[in-house]
Amino acid sequence: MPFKDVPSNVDFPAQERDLLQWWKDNKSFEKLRAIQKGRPKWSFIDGPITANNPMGVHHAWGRTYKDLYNRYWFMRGRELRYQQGFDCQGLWVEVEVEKEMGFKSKKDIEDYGMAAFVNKCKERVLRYSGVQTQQSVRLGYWMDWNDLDQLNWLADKMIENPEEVVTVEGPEGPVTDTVENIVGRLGMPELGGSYYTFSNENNYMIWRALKICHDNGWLYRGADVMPWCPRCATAISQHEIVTDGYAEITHRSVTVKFPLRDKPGEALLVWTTTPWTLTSNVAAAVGPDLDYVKVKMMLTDEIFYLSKGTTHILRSKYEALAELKGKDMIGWTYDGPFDDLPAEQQPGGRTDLKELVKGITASAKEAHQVIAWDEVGEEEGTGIVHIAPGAGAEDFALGKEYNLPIVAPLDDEGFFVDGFDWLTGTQVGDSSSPIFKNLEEKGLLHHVEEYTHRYPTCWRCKTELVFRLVDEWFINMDELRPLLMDVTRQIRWIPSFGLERELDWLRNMHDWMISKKRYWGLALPIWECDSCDHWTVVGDDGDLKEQAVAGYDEFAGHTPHRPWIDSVKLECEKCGSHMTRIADVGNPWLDAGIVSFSTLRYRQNPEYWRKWYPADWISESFPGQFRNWFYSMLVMGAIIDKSPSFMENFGYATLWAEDGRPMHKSWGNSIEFNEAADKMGVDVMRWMYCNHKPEQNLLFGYHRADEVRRQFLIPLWNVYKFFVTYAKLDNWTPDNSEFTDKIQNPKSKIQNPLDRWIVARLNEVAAKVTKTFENYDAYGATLSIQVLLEDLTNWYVRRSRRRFWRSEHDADKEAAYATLYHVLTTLTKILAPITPFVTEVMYQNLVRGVDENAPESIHHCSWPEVDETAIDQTLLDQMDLARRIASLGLGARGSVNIKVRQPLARALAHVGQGSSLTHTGLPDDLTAIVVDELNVKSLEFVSEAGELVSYRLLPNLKLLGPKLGKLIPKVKQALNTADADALVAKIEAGQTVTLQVDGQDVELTPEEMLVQTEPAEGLSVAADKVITVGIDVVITDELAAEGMSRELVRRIQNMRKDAGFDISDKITLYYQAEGAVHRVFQQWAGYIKAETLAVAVEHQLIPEAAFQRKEQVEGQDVMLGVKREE
RNA sequence: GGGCCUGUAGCUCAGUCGGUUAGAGCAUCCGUCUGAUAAGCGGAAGGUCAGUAGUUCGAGUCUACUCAGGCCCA
Repeated sequence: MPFKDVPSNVDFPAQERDLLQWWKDNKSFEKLRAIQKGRPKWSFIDGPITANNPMGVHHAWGRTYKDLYNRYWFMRGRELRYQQGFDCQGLWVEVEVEKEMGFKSKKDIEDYGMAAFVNKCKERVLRYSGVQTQQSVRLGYWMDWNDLDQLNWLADKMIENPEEVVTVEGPEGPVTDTVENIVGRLGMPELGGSYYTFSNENNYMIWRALKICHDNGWLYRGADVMPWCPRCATAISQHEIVTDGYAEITHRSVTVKFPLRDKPGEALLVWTTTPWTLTSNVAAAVGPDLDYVKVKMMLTDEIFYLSKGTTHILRSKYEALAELKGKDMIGWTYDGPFDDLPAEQQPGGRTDLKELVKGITASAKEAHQVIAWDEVGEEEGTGIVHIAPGAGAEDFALGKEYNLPIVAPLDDEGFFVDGFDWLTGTQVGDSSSPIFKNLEEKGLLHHVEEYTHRYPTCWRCKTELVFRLVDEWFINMDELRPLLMDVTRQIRWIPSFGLERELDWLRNMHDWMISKKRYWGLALPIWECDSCDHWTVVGDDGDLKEQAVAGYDEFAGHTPHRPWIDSVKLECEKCGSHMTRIADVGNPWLDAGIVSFSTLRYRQNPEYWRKWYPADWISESFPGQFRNWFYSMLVMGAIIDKSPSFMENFGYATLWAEDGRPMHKSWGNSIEFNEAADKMGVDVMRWMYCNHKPEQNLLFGYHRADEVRRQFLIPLWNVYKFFVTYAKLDNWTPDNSEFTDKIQNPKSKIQNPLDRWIVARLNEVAAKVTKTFENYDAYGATLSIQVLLEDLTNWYVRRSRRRFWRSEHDADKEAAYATLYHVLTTLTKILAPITPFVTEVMYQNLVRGVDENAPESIHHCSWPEVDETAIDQTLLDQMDLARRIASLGLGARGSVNIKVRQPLARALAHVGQGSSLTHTGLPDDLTAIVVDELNVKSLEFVSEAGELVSYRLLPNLKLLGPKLGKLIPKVKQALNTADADALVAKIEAGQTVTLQVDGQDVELTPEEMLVQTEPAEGLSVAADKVITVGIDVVITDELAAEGMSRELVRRIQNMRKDAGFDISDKITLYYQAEGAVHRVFQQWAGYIKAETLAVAVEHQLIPEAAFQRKEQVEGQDVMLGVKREE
């Protein structure tokens, strides 16, 4: 079977789309899974991708790595799981559904109905998991993907009638259940496909983990002042706020007077950016060692206290009366700005969390005093900080320390609660102006000014956060911390600084707040007693059924989500009353962290779990993930198994636009995945992702894509096309009598040095790529493959072209075909994990198309085995030398502007000492290549290069440095001034040299000196560090004639082409010219005829039937004609 | 304030164990080849290796500090 024609202009994206269809039709992926059954495992766990929006090009970066190493380890003979997953639960989905539905608050959700809302959330996840599935498939990510139509069908049904009983096809047969339950079982063995973190198993497995926490006493309910989003009406955890949650915002800040109770006419000056917190003031804090001043305002006679470094805020003339330390002020009492409000007058303060103020009898008003706080500084404000333990995180901690009452002013949607008189019912965002007005009326306002600062906002809806006292559920991290750090050290982090980053996070992390007062998410399995303060944790679905005393029937048949789960009641073991589930849902990183247990069937199939746990390798973009997914994976592994849940972690940086900025739709530098795939093609994208240091930010864009296409994809395609074009002409096919998909070295048949060289290079690179892939260094792989490709196109094929052109079949031509075929088929296999599409096209034509016994897809092949014996280091060095001489020679020609077509007499080369090439020399066959490349009659190596160049001597520092030390500079100078020719003569003779340095004799062996050469007059010379090449630039008449013959051949070849002749057509050649041109036609007739396939050369008037053209050669007019022989 | 990363040509990046003249690609300019041809090749120009100090015979490379950018944590 011959090869198929290769088009020269390929629409790569279209070709990729055709291949996707072909893979699908041929069930290529399913066949791959069958091939790998029973092999040793390589366990990869894919982190869940949030199924909430289409996938971006940054996701495609990570997915390229994942697919690459999956393919690589398959080729290396491993068994893989091929399950990826979707992150499904949490506020991010809720927010998008709210937007879609036009909801503004939690009340809108409750009016709509929680069950309907939760089903909408499920629908959205199913919908977008479909979109991302389609996109991932387009990227070439081979995974056990769900059927797209089925996902959309389930999404529709989820809204139409989730309780409808349906039957779907699973890998082990049909499965019948309600739509809701089918959705809840997605990713389970009986259904296959991607895992979904909303699955029943994922949720119940978290229950199990939380039960373990509870059994160990790590789970607790805590009160704290947390960042809170009044729109979402929920606390925002530390994980969520640190990166995504800050914005530059301008607020009106206020400086307020706190009149001192024992010092009439004197007041503290206090500054805040959050005026609403003044309503809940309890204390004022000063830095005990900070310097303060007592000042008298000249205009008003008012007396203020503030820190010495902040007096610039006073704005009018003042007189300093005294200086004092902060500690001198401690214990002073003052009148708060809102002591008239009932909340400030209640004993213990105003909070629903009564247990927090147990034993505190003072009201806020009674408690007002100056306290010490080391953190008080002078960078902003007045050096006196107002403390509201109900409205600030640090304030709360200080309040605890000083046993202060707590005034918590806001409800969950940010409205002032009862007890705030005229403010009650006001939204916090609308409270500044009335507060300023009130302060003004009371004479307490000093001044208001605009202040811009980084202020936390909600990472989903951008609403400004407030700090609110809440009770939430936490996992205590103190006991787990040492175990987590130990586990972290057992993991190989790539890049290695990942270890330090993770440890840094572990050292600094707070207790993990896992609760959220929302609707869509993990139902926290915590039930609390309706009458007493007892609470308990349910360990999974079995426990639930066993312990339920009421409401289970309402729940049965539903997934463990709100609202259905909320109807289940337990019995309190303390007092016998009913227990009700807390309303909170879980932190979504619990969902993501549990997957090394839930997806590996920890509960149902411990054998299976033990086989695949821990993951050999995981990978995500590292900004963020050290505190998110990596962290939650570590925590779950530590809680459940006290072990690392993954052994190697490969992290990569952030994707930015080509202009070096983050991608933003509004900046116009954003590129969507689908658009990129359509325009640049995913092989190009994948190469671009891999050809990059992963720990550095990747600049992604069309210019880079064009570069990749030009530098990599098109050259690869051109070599492939070149091979197929000639193989077809010659009817050449590979000998596949004993097909194996392993590397086949045709070296026994090979004599030609070019063939031996490219095979050596191929094996060298294959060895390197094997190693770099093992180390997850795709970048290193692309670097060496790129060089191999350049070697192949710019040297091997270029130098071998005439071997393929020859009309006769001989052993050398056969060797050329066998070699190039071997290189191409092996190279495609090495490349297949990176660029799975173009390599499949090449494989189908080159291998599968001519051999039915070959694996059906390149992605079913084994990884090429390297033949170390083929890596002939001497030959590699020699070819390196030959290429450098050729390159320098071309440079030398170029510097005197003599075109390569003009033959010259000779090239002279000298190789300096001290290089690995010094003793290499060139065998005749390589010399012949250089001679041809340079178009010279001979290449001579000169050892006595004195006439070609002058010498310069340098000390060999590597040897002499340790021996001579500080003497080196003087030795250098001595060598410089010595008679170089004489010293070189001694060195060449292998004799030691004695130098007078600093009044003493220094003996130097030949090895201890380096001889360098500098170009001399008379020749065109080019040199690099070790090689000097001189070209004899004299053009004799004879050489000029030969040059002209080549010029004529070139013109005639162009005419053949323009006339539309076939490469193999024979012609009659006509010319009209006299003088030099005529003489050349006569003298070089044989050469010209051979090159142009002319059967005759006629010096005559050109017949009309011939294709003819007037040319200018060396200033002379020439009429040329070519006529095809029939 | 602490931790981690980065800083090399106009741009994007290499640079091995510290070694003599710091390399690629893109862009620019000059030249050139051509039956892989909407491609290819050669050359030139372009550098205070962020800065300062140190270690060393010798520093882009090692150390300390400073500056700038990024990420993370207070």
